Amino acid sequence: MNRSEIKIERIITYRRILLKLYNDGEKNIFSYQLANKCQVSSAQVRRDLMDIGYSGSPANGYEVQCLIKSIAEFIDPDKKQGIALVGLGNLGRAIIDYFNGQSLKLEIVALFDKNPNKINRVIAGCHSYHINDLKEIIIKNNIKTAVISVPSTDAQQVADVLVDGGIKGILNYAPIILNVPDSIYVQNRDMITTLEKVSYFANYNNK
Amino acid sequence: MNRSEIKIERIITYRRILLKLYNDGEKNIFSYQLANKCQVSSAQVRRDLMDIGYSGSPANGYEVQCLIKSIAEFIDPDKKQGIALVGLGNLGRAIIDYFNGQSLKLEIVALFDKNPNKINRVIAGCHSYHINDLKEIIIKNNIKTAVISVPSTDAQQVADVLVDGGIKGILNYAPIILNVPDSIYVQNRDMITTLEKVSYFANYNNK
DNA sequence: AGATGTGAATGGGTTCACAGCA
DNA sequence: TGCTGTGAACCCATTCACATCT
Repeated sequence: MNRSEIKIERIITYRRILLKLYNDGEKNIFSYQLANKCQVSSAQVRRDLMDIGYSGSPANGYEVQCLIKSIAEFIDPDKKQGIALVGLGNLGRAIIDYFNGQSLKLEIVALFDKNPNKINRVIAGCHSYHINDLKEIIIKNNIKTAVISVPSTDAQQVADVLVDGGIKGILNYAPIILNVPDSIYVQNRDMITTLEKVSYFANYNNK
Repeated sequence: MNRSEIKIERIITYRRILLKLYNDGEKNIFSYQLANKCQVSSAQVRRDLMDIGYSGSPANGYEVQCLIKSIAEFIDPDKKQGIALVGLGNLGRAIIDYFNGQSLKLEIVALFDKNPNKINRVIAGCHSYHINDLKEIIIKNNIKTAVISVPSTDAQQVADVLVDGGIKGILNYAPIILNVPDSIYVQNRDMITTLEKVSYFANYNNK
């Protein structure tokens, strides 16, 4: 079974849309309807849902609730997963506010900064620690996923400690390519690259 | 010539790394060295550079300065481009701080919010307006690229005004799929989807 | 009639492998 | 010798197209 990044991302998107539909009281949906909402082809939706092992019916399409459950079985970890966030600037705070409470199985549970004014506080229900305690705390809490929202000058150093502490996945907002072992999954999301790309296509597609 | 999203993103990354090398006084670089720093294959680097029309030499590899210039010719707009940012929460402020001053041809030049306390101010050298003035100002300043960092409840409405005002590219941080015409380039970067994906691969790659 | 599920065809991005060059 | 440049091969994601089902 294919678990490419791009497919996983689509499936996560399907779920978010399905949850919205479920809350609106929708019971069933056809592949082309879900496809429209996600801006992919209906064949793509059918193929993806086939891969996760859920079957609809030609008459009624897919049952929203069952499909959500199948996606959860395919995607979600068995138990709740804690996430560490390093860097409590505007970006770090934004991420906590956006994220916590939005995902059933995932939660940011520990915050880190090097600024003494930002440690030993509670932000959005979450405790902040000095970055010197990073390794100890992620080990103690068995944290496998981390967000880096520190300036790029500090990012590699933070990554080294995270890897040392057993982290397996990193969401990196600093505009550098982190040097980590191949076994660590890294998703780079720096805003400079992204905005340059958007600007490029904004101009290029229209000349 | 191929200008796929993924290639453009790589080329933008090459440039950022080359600029760093240039500042460090490096004159030349081989494809495999650049490849290592970007975590792609050397064949990929050579293919990408071939496509932008820059040639190196087998003896000395690529000249850093010339290559930066060639990339600029391939990627950059002819003149400076202004960018609008809508939504002045923590995320919006983080984006301004991260971005402005980092890109030669791009600059966030106008900020928008609906909260009266946040308008008519100057943040990082940039004026903030009420969102009611959004359309007028992007038209007057010929702005083609925008960032949406408002709550998801407001995002579609903002997108509609942006499209109405002639925007061609949108960087969307709200966790919804925007409904806009096909001719508009949209890059979705919501943190919930991203973090769910990172967590998935953190767990899945290691069991 | 109008969906789903899926083998097969398609398309396009990446890598291979090697000629050419300093 | 060891690199670049590149046609060709490869690989994998997407789409096609249609048998199947209700």
